[in-house]
Amino acid sequence: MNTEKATPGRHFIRQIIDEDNRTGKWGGRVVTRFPPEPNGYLHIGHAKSVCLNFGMAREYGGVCHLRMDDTNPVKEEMEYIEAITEDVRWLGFDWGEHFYYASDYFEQMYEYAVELIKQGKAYVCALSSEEWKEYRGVPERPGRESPHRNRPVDENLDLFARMRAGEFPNGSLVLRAKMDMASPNLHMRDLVLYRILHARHPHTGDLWCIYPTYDYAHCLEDSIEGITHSICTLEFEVHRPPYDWILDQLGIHHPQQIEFARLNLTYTVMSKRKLLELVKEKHVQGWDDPRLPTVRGLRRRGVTPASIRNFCERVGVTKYDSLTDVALLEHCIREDLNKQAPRALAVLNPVKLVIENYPEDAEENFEAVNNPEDPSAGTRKIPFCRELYIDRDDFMEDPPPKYFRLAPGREVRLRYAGLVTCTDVAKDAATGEIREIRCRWDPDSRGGAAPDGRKVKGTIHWVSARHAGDAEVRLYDRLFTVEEPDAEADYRAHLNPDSLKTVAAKVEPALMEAGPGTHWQFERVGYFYADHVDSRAGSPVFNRTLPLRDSWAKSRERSAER
RNA sequence: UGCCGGAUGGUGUAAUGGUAGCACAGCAGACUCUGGAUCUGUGAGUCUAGGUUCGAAUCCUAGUCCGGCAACCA
Repeated sequence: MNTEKATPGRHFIRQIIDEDNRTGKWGGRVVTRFPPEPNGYLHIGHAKSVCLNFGMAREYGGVCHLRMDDTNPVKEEMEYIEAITEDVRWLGFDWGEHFYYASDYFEQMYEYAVELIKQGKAYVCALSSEEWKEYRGVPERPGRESPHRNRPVDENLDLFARMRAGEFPNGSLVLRAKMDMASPNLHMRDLVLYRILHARHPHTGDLWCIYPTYDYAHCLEDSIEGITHSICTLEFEVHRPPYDWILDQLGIHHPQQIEFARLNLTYTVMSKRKLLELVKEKHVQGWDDPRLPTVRGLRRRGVTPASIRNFCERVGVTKYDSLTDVALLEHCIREDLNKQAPRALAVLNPVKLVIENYPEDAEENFEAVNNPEDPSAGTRKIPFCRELYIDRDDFMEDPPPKYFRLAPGREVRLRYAGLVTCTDVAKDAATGEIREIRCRWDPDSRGGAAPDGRKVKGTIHWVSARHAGDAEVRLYDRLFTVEEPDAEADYRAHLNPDSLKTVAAKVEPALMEAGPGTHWQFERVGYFYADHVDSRAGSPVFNRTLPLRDSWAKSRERSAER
């Protein structure tokens, strides 16, 4: 367990900050921001960015702002603003009083635009978007100047004011920066600063009918907030020149934009479009479906914030567009849950086991350890009687070599209870299905110890038929059957048909009281989460977070391949 | 075909001119009242070709391959 707090890698962003601090570039200040557009739910890729931005601020004694980048009212909604805020907080980060809306700066941005016009650096253009496509041209050759490029300043000022006043319909005019029509970077070819959008904004309401574009707005948001390190993903690299250009023209505080590679994970998709399709087309049950890589999905799956943070630290930060094996995430989840989750006994696929030499009317309690990784978690009593349930997988009539569990004539340990030997098995005459397994137990092994020190390889879990509760258990598996669904012609053709199986389980009494939102390890089975949406007192619903590592199953798979 | 970025074991990352290291995954073993956890061991890598240098993953040159960019999205 030496993974925790291993020396954090000096990734390139840390190196930049170190260098800035050394030269005194920002006077030792570190101000970052996480600027989501409130048009969708956060996923684990966003979580990487959240961890990076808040993480750097925390590490260097700075601050990180949470800012809604709400410059496009037709796509953004209040619902998302609340969800994002909640998710960032759930991930374990605190922005203090630094919660902002880009839209709060609209007036200031407008004034800066007027200034650019006065400087002769911006003009009102009447070209339609189709016409502009023509003028802008292709990367290989310079574009042509807009016929409105040299409109007099006064006229620009007048038109821009009237755009704001609502005199023109959507799309009729835009405000453009006068940059460089010959630039090989298309984003430097007189990009649009403002467009007309007669739309109600979730935060500013009907105050505006012109809205700034990303390129214009983002650098100003960063500048106004005094951001020092503006961290974003690789695809914004080509937007850095306009970012720098605008701030240079205005001569205002100029943060440094730094790009890093976004997170990609195997066996899932991460794009907003695909996530939306999965939800809309009902391939999953909602944005918080435990099979989704959304923050809410992971939460409902039973993934802890700590394991997500640890994972984000361990994937590192580079400019290389990589595909991270989901096994690393799973490792981080198990590592955390192994330490935290109390153990319990639950039988997912029950079959009855009768102990012939245990009296019908008797019962007793055995003491079980709550968490072998954490002695302070204490112990609990689990009831035992003549009739139990065990898992069907733990019995085989004709077992293969190295099968340590129950079989005719074989002895196994019932976890915490004692040793039993299988004497007989009753089957359904018609189907051949096993109805009941009969055993005799060794009273000297009461509690589980082998009385004479004899070796009993197998230990299986069980619940008392008389005392067991019924619980719905949802067995989740990866959503896709291929490592890289994004690389497929139609990612939907590779959905895993078995990504969810629901079973009726028999569980020990302690689990019937499991509070919604609690994490458990069902011994020998996996980690489970008492669903905070569907679980009710007395009728718990458990979502499987992950199965336990299973070297037996693995060796079976291997021999099956041969 | 223009510009920008990138390339280290299967995967992710470190080494910033001086022994290519770590983690995940894999394999083998030890231990175990969870076939869990833990512990030990182990295979596997610098895109290619030149050059500079006592010495190159690192610097230079040329090439190869991969990603991004042509919304009035962010």
